[in-house]
Amino acid sequence: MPEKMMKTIEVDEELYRYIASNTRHIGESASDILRRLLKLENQAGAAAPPAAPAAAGVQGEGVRRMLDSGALAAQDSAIERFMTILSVLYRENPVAFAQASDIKGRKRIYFADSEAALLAAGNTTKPRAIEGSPYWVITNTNTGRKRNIVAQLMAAMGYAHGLIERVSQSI
Amino acid sequence: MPEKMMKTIEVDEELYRYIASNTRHIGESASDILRRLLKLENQAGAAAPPAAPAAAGVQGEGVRRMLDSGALAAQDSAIERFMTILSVLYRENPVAFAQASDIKGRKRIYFADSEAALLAAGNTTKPRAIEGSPYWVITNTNTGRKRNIVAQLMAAMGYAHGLIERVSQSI
DNA sequence: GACGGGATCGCCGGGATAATTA
DNA sequence: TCTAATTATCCCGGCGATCCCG
Repeated sequence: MPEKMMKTIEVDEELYRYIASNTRHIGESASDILRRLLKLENQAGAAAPPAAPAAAGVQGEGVRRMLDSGALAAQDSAIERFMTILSVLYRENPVAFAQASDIKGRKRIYFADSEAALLAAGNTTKPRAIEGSPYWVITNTNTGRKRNIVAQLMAAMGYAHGLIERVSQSI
Repeated sequence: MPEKMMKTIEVDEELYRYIASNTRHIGESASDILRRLLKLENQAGAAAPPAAPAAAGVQGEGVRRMLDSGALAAQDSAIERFMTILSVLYRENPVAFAQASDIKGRKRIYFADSEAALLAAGNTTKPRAIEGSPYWVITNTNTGRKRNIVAQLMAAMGYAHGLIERVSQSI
């Protein structure tokens, strides 16, 4: 099999050992291991040019179910819909969520693992805990910004544009 | 400072770009980024990863890496790209940078080792500190001038024309 | 810190363009 | 005066959080 184009990076010894210790099977490359640990879609072989539809299909299952179930429409405030969406997003992919949640505004940070952290980064941010997760979000925003935050988050988590659009518009 | 013991691993191009795109601050090493993404405790001394002092002849290595890593494309404003470039240029060759940094306009001076000096030489120059260096730059300029400043600086530092062109166009 | 939701409006950063100077 | 280079005002879009309303 022709080699994929590889790049060289340097990692410290401890990290190197950590990666090595996560080998699943003999011959697994550092790249493969990292992809698994980072939850990046294992873009199979060098072959398939079109983006992974399978991955996109899986990632989004829970979100689509939420949309279709009418659960969102049942909520009667933007905040509730916002919180529900975040909760579903977290549960669908905690690792991606964790990595994506460092989005922030000019002064405020939008997500944190404690109420205090959000309170400290702005005035009257009205933090709320995201159900079923260790995270908190800022809540003192207009609806436009709530849509925006969800859109940013989903984009960083790797969701398809169409789905992002549907979800943020449903707030 | 003695270098930490480093190991080299190979990652595929996409993963490489993914890692680069998760840079939090300029100069963050691949190791640091991976540790953060993998949620490994950051061991002490992660703060300042000094770039390898470019020996004569290799001038441009760090700059090329910046270009190829996609780190610039990840920034979303001309100012950020401008600041990143300056930071990399400084680290690649502090001495040459120091000598080259006396370029100036008709009234304003473009670089200085203090905010006050820049403020004193013009109105509303909006100085910013260049990360990882003792220098400050003027920031209240249009994009054309930012390109210009970088081009002048790089020329004075002795970079090849082709590279200067690539870098300034990438702002 | 205790009413909650969130629209409205004030502020700020980015940087194009108008103004100025050589 | 006309042009080219440089300055820095000022507009625009985005963000914050006060404050009004149900």
